[in-house]
Amino acid sequence: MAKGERPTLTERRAEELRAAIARTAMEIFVADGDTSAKVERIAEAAGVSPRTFHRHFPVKEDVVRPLFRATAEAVANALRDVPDTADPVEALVAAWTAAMPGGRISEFDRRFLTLMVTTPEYRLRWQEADAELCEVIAGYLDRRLPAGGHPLHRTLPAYLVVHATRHVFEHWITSGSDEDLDALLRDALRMVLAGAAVR
Amino acid sequence: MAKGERPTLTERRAEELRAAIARTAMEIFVADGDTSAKVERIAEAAGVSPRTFHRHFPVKEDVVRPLFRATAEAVANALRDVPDTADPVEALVAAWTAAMPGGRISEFDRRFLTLMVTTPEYRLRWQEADAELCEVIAGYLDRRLPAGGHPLHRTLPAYLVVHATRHVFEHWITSGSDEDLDALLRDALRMVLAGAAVR
DNA sequence: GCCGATGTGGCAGAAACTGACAGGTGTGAG
DNA sequence: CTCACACCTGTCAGTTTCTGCCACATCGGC
Repeated sequence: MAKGERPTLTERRAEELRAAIARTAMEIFVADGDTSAKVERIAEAAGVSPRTFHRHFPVKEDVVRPLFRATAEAVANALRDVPDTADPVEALVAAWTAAMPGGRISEFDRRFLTLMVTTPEYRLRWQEADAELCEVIAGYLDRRLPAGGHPLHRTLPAYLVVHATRHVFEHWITSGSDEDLDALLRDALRMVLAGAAVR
Repeated sequence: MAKGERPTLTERRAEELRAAIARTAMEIFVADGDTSAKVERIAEAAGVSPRTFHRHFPVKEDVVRPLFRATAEAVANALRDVPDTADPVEALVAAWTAAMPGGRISEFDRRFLTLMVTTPEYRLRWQEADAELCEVIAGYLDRRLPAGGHPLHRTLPAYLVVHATRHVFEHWITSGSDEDLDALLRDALRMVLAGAAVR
């Protein structure tokens, strides 16, 4: 196959396996209505041995990482294509909605995300994916912030943007998801970016 | 003993035991330079059986909760005594410094907190204590925010204040702690509260 | 077709937890 | 003061999560 690609063939295969196991776990979690399924069951449903499961996911809860990483990458990609002239708030909201298939969240996803929000160990994995997003957003905001100053002036706004988004999203998920998510996000992001000197 | 107190005698005793075990764990972690000590060792050092350890801390990492809960309560208490006329930024910074013994962080604490920041499972426990702080700060900000509006207008500023504080603090800890923490906090809080319509 | 590299499975075992039972301690009623 | 009761603790056995090790299969390059 192609030679110049960054990820090796083997690496990509491992990545696909991890994604498949993650999807299997997600389906089991949603079907059960909780996240208490044992490793043995998830591994068997995914067609691998428990030993292989733990080779790819040292800690059981790591199994959901590929899912969150995928959406974080989708947001990052959407943000990369935004022209510099766009309003930052609109750009960030658009990047978020672009990351959802069809611009909206399915009932299946809603159930899954509810489980993730209410289970601390899994919520942590979501936050870790958010942390990677922080760097991307920091890169985006760089073009719109006054240069120089303390390093925190660069990282803090990105950190706050990500956490404001997370807070709004968790509110939306746990409160029944019958509000206008985009409007809530716009509102929250405006608040954050008003405090930072984003132009 | 006194009768009208809220916590039962037994409950307070259990609380003290938990605090003692937590302190023991902290000392072991700092002495080792990592958090890999086994439950058996921590329990033995604290003079209890592993079974009792798990009775008070269902998950091993929960052992640090009493420590973070204590400082969160200290901040909450400091914030309760602040007059309504005080500048919110100064009040919050003062509450934070009041929570540290002597207004500054000891070398021992710095080493411990570094371990907590760099180990996701323990960092999560710290965040959980922060989450309780969110409610207290939301109560404080209530007096200074325009009434009414969406529930998020009440919870989001508090959430952002807590997370901005956490971001600054983690930067300060991991970057060597040789900067002026109060000044960094002031700067970050001003940014957050400027975005929210805090008066 | 062969060979080295790498991923996988099975097995044994360590470590983190849990349920059940027995023993000790203190508290309050009589 | 004594007894009964509630509660906490320790012991023990068992489950679940996770790891080291080795043998085997598979894949990619020669």
